[in-house]
This record gives sequence, structure tokens and C-alpha cells, in this order.
Amino acid sequence: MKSTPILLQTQNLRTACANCSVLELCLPIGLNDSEVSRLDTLIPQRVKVKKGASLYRTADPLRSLYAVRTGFFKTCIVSLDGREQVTGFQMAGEMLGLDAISAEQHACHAVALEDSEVCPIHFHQLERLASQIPSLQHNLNKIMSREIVRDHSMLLQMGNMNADERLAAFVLNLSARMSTRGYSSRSFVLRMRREEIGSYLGLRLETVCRSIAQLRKLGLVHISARNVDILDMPQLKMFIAGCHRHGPE
Amino acid sequence: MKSTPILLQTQNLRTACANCSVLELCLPIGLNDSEVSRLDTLIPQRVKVKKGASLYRTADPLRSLYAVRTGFFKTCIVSLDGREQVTGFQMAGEMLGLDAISAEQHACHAVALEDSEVCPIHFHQLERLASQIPSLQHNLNKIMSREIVRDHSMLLQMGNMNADERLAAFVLNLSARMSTRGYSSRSFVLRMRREEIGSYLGLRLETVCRSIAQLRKLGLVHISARNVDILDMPQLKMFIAGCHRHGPE
DNA sequence: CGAACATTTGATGACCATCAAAGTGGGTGG
DNA sequence: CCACCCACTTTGATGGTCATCAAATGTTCG
Repeated sequence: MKSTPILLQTQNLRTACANCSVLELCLPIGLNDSEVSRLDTLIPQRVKVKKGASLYRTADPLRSLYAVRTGFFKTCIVSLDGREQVTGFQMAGEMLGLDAISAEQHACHAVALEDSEVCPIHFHQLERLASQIPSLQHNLNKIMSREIVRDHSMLLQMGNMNADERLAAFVLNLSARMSTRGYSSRSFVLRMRREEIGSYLGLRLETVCRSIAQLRKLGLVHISARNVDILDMPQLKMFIAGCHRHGPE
Repeated sequence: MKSTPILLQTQNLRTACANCSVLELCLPIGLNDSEVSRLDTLIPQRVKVKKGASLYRTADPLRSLYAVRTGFFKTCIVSLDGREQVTGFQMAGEMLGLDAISAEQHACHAVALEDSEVCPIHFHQLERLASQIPSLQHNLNKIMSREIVRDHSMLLQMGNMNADERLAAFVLNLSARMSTRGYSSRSFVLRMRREEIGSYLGLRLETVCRSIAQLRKLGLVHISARNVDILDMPQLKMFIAGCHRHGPE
């Protein structure tokens, strides 16, 4: 464990959702100016999290939810006997900590995969404010629901797709999220190691490598180290729809 | 497809959460009497769903969430190329439809596995009422969060457990939920077929059979047709904690 | 009671995990 | 700035687990 629990606090000046680059992806989406500034009051200061550091750990009491402002996180759970499962990767505009609401304590471990910055939102204050701002409550409901839909899609991948298909779906998912944030959907950089991709997809890291090689051989993507280039987006989408030969012919 | 979309409507008399046997497990938990009766007003009538019938289908517009009053459901999603994944089994006191909030339409297909009864709760009315009753909103948040935690636990099972362990975890999960509802945790009846268990666990039905045989051979459970008897609860729990020999010695 | 459906068990093979070793790249300190 | 080192990645060889195909047995319900 080289992760350090140190959270660097920054910016005593009032933070402002209104100026945030992911305003349109995040909790305040659709709120009017006055509502946004009321939400701002729940975020006294942003918090920087160094690469490799934990934002929170399993069983930490729920204090805040966290909106990722910049950077990249993974969340993982660990079974009683130490088996680890990455449950998600979170990028700018996405929320961390939703699984803590259920038992008032975090059910997973959140680690920054690069130097990152989050907006902590005190949860009980958020609930109170949400009861006064219907669209804020609705946004929170939608964000939680979206996470449920995403998880179900992962279950489909783990239950019904082979290694190559899972990797293709993973790459396409990242691609779509990059695109939503205004980055290229064709070319981007992976923030996580092969082992973490593997854990997320229910595969070993060697299998991830082999699937990368396979997709490259098919001319669908080129992945070298952490650099991803999607060469044939339509075919890649066809690939996960099962429209490809399962035999090598 | 033999499922019929017919929903039999019953009971014009006012329904009453207050008299419901799963009041303490369901959305109204912790509400006071007056709050419960306000929630009641959102449930004009209960709906019966025959075994094999669909409560809703993928892409149906979100109208209501559904609390299961009696019976048993499965939810499943289908990929573009027709691969099916069971995403959950729901019993009395559990909510159906949470995944529809995200896109205002259902993301899965809900089918009754036995004659069942649900309480439809008009979602937009629920949101409005929840903004007036903080503990109702909090309950909804907790229920959604619990679903997220459950899904993450399923991902751990699919990603890190072998077939025998998944089946053991599945049986233990049902056992705990039966117990919560006042039924025996040691002896109960499965409502789903082997194929549905398999889909849920990311296994083929034949593998489910073999894992059942394996757990029987180890003296942990006896499963015959749909009847489950847990013979050694502590050992069964140890089993999924990885505290068992992986080789046959 | 019988037909349709569900479950069980066996035989075989595919896919992926495991073990092993070589190759690559990034960060750090000299 | 370069070289070294360590962590990460890639590729190969082998075996185990689970999927597939097949056939027999059991169960349910009209």
C-alpha cells in the first residue's frame, strides 16, 4: 500500500459550479443560476487528491458525496478473503460515494489514478437542499439510477461476453465518455493499468493483453501502452453486438 | 414468448401500506402514520401479475415504480444480439423500476415468477411527495444506493468467484432475505429455473446443476428440484469467504 | 395420464487462468 | 541528460474450469 490518505485542501475562495467545465454533466445540470449558487454553498472547498491516494476507504462513515472535477478515479471492493474487484472508473463530472448512502458508510475504496480534484458535497446538507430544489433531487435520483443501469450493463458483459468483446465494450464506453467531455472519441489515453482493466472486466491482466492484440489484429483499434486509437468505430460497435465470427475463419 | 402483458387490477377500496406485511421492509419504513397515509394516496390500487406475465418491458415509459407486495419477480436485460442477462430477483418489500429513472424509460424487463401483487407508485407524484417528507426521500435514496451496493457485490461474484462459490453466495443471499421476511433461513423454495439462476450468476444451467451437486457432496446444502435445505450454514459462509480447498483433497 | 418442460449427468473441447520469461517505458538520481 | 531500475506490458506454454452437445430422468399441469 503506497497510497497516502492525505487530502490536500485548496482554494479558500468560494468555489463555483457556475465556472466549472463539467457543469453540464454534473449534479447541477439544468438548475438555474440561483439554484446553482445555493448548491455552491454546500461545497466549502475543493479537494485535491494525488495520484495513488485514497479519497475514501471501505467502512469510512459517509460524510460527503464527491463530484469529480478533474482527474480520474477507480473504485474497488474487496471480499472477505481479499479478492479485489474494480467496480468502476470515474472521470470529470461523475459522482463518487453513492454506494455509501445505503449504510451511511462507504462500501468501496476510491483511489485517484492521476492527480485529481473533487468537490465534496456534504450529504445531509445535500438532502436538505434537494428537498427545496426539486430539480436537484431529480438529478440525484437520475444519477443513482444511471449508476444502476451501468452496473447492469456490466453484469451483461461479465455474464455473456467473451474477453475480446468485453475489452471492445470497455474501449467504446471510455470513448463515448471522452466524447461527451469534448475530447476525441477516437484517440485517448488510458489512466489505468492492465491489471485494473482486467479486474473491472473479470479477466486476468494477461488476457487483457491478448484481447488488445486480438482487436489490433482485426484492425479495429490500436492500443500501445496507454494510448488508444480507434481505427474502425462502426466495426468495433458491430463487434460487441455479436456480429462477428466466433471461430477464427 | 408466452408472457401476457395483462395486468389484473384489483381492490377499488383504498390500499393501505399500514396494513401491509412488508411495511417494515419497504419504502415507508420509519415514516409516521400520517406520512404513511400520504404515501398511500399515491397508490390508487394494487396490481396483480400472473406468473409468467410482464410487469413492464424494456423501453416502456416510466410511469411508476413498483413495490412488490407478494410474489417473486426477475428482471432481465437483453443485448443487441439477443443475449439475455438476469439482473435481479425481487421479493416482497423490494422495489422494481429504479433503473427507469435515469432515462424516463424502463431499462429492463420485469417478469413475475409466480402469481404476484405489486403496488404501483406514480413516480412524479412520489418525487413531489418526497420533497415534502424528508424521510421518504431518504428512504428512496437508501433503496437506490442499496441496489448499487448489491450490483457491485454481483460484479465481485462474477469477476472473482468460481461456479460453486457463486451458487453458494446465491443461496445464502436468498436465505438472508427469506429470514428478513420472517421465513426460515434454512429451508425455502426456489422460484426460478436453473437457467435463470445461471443467467443471473453468469453460468450455464448445466453448470448450476453441477455446482448444486458439488455443494450437496460437501454436505453444505441439499437442493432437490426447487427445494433448498441448508445443512451447514457456518460452513457455507466459510465457503464463499474462500476458506476451502480449491483442489479435491 | 401423458406431453411438454425442467433437471441431471456424462463426454468433449474452447476459453481463459496460471506460470514463466522477455520486452518496454517512465521516473529518479547521479 | 542519460542510465538505471522498477513496474508494467507482452507473449508463450500448459492446464483447469466451464460451455457445449447429447441423452436420460424427473416434474408439472392441462
